[in-house]
Amino acid sequence: MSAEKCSRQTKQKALLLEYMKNHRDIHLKAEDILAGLKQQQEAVSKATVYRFLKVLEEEGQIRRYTLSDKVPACYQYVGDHPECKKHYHLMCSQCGTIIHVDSPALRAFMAEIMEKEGFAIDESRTVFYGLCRKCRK
Amino acid sequence: MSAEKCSRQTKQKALLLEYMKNHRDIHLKAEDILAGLKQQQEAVSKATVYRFLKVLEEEGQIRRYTLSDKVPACYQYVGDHPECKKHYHLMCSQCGTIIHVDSPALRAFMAEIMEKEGFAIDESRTVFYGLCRKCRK
DNA sequence: TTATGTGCAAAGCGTTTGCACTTTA
DNA sequence: TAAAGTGCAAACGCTTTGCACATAA
Repeated sequence: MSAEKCSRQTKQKALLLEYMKNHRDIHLKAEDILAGLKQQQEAVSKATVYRFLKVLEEEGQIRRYTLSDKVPACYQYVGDHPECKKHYHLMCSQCGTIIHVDSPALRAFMAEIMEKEGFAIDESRTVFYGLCRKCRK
Repeated sequence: MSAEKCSRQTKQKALLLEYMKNHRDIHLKAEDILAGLKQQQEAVSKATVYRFLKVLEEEGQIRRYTLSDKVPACYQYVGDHPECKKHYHLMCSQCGTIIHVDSPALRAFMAEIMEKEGFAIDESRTVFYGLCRKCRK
């Protein structure tokens, strides 16, 4: 089920996408999504959730965050917030808080990398991991 | 085997530490270390490698990088001067190539973020995703 | 001697996949 | 009806762990 072949409308896809949109303010683990759908009597199987999540990620409708390899990935709907893609994200490895940032220094770095390495950074996918003020104390 | 209880000298620990020091210029996956030691007729078991690597990481002698949860972590010896080895990673979303970078602009951004947001960026975990020169064509 | 370290194999755990069944178009 | 999607359970791959044996101090 690659993105371009994901052409048929199904109940499961609609339910999952709606669930993601309804929770766009938080990051959800696959487990949370499974449980959430089940709780509203609209269970979707684990395999389908992972498969469609992957498609949505490839399409850019949701973003997948990896806090660490010790912990499950989490997902967030960003489809209707294109402006989010113009910012970088700081994510606290400990509490999961997400902070949106941008700065001239970062733009300069992007330009520098493009010139030196020919590498085009995708800011919609890049996340700075670290510890937020609260968790550093 | 926590750091403070790792008190006895063993052949295995010496071999592993020496191996890490001898390859301090590259990122090694656990698998590489296992294979490397085995090849020089000094095999150390997988369990021991993972256990001692964890101790060394806690002690700050080596750094553990988790570039993605899809791919094994990699390790690098940084000795007593971990600051000297800091760098960021560019990873091509398409071919997986990893490029190491650092720049004053990025350092400036880090300092700015620390001041403004109180956020301490962990560069060993931060990866810039995008497309490398080759894949952009 | 005895607490600590090692090796082996099995277990963990999030995620993916094979396959038969169901559904969309 | 036939191509695409789903659900289930089993497989995956990296890493960790239980346990019996080995070894440093």
